[in-house]
Amino acid sequence: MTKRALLQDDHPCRDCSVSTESLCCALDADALSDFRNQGGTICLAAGEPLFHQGDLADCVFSVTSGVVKLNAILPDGRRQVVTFLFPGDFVGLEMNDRHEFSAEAVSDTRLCRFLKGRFERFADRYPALAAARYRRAASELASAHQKIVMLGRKTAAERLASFLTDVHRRIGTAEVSGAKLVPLPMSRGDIADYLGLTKETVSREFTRLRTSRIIRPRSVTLVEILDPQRMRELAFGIAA
Amino acid sequence: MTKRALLQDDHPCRDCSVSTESLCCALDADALSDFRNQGGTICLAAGEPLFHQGDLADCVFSVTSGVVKLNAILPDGRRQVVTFLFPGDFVGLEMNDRHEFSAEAVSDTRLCRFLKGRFERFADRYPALAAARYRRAASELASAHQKIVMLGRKTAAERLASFLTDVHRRIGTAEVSGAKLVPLPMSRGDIADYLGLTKETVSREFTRLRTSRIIRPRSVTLVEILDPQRMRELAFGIAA
DNA sequence: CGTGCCGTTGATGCCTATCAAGGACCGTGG
DNA sequence: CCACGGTCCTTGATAGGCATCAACGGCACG
Repeated sequence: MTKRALLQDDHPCRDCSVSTESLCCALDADALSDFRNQGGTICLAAGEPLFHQGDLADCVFSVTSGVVKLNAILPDGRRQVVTFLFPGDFVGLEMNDRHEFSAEAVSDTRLCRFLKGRFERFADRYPALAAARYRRAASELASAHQKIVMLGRKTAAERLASFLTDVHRRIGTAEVSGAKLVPLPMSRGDIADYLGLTKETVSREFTRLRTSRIIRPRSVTLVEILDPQRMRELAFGIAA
Repeated sequence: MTKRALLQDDHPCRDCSVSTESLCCALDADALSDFRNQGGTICLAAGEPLFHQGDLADCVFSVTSGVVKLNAILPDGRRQVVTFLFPGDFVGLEMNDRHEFSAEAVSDTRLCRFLKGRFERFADRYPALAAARYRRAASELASAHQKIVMLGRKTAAERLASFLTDVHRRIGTAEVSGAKLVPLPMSRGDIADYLGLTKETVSREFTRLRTSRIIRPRSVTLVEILDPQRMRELAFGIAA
């Protein structure tokens, strides 16, 4: 029996499918009940914005289903997807008063909203929550560092391989049949802006991976990894 | 009278020039005294390594003077400088058991060492320390996100301008005369590996900034910013 | 069945890497 | 004090990877 089962029947966290991996798991049932009651649930259709660059950052969000992207836009329109956020990830952990980037739903998305001030008071009260928050920030920092290496020194092919490997780790499935499947809810343009490339280059590298028999696209939004070995070699930059 | 003055005469934190900006400032004199007594001071000459990729990460370090770089090396030798660490910065805040990257002194450097386990027990005991640690991680995450934008979407000239702006913010001086000076303790090669470029390209962009009258190099390791306005426009990607 | 968006493929060009050589600086040793 | 060697920086010539521009194809939707 999980601690969530101790919550009141109508408590929204009761059915949260990610709470075992999220910050919330740091709280016991009483605290969680108290913590969450003031929040709210947000549903976004694919493409809808969560907030914009410069908006007041007075809320923190937990992704419970779907995918969110964090966008940076340069004055002349160049776009960089700073990160994709998957179920269990938090949005808005930064300490700035205003958001540095805009956030937008990639696919239909549900989020849990927390008032930031309230969140911080809870972190002060429950050291376990503060500790979990720190672990998450440290983990995101480690991911960001890996991405810096990718953007600074990897080729287009290596970047795409790294991306597919990462997405597989986050939301991929290794079916009983053994097929490693990677869902790709985001568009080629989004992938390009995430990898620092153009959508044309991403498309070309997809076909290369396909003709090299490393992946097999089941559809535009779902690819199977045929050769995990070579995929890993590409992703880590082991010259072929 | 600062709280450091309350320390015993021989306490190593007493003369620490960065403690007002570092994590240590979250502790009162008694706690600081206790906290630090078990540590140690490390002195590295320029070029000396602090630790290597894969080493056991059982220590945390605070840079008190000098500059440290965090290096990623790909299997075929490609190098990426993930970040430069300046006085007040912490090294090793990540939560992995082993270091993802190697760390090396750029210039002669002094660091304060803390045993990681002990550091974490202190964070548990002193919420103010945990909070400061979180703020620092969040701030480094924000920097990493900015760097992702730089590496993903900015041109060579824009990257160098961003770099000079950042370094100026961290260790630059605006003299009474008004001259904005940026010390550059790291080599051109280090700058190149930080910006995802080659040393040749970095060198060329330096001369462009010089011939455009945006900077004036006083020496290889010290440049003056002549035109902060155009420097900012370049750094932020406002097309010229 | 048309329309529009997205993805793919092709032709060309630009930005930066690579290869190569010369110059500045610095410490060493004669 | 200066010659010397090494390292780092700068500059030049060429090449390559990815961007850009353009057209086509597939799929969803009205």
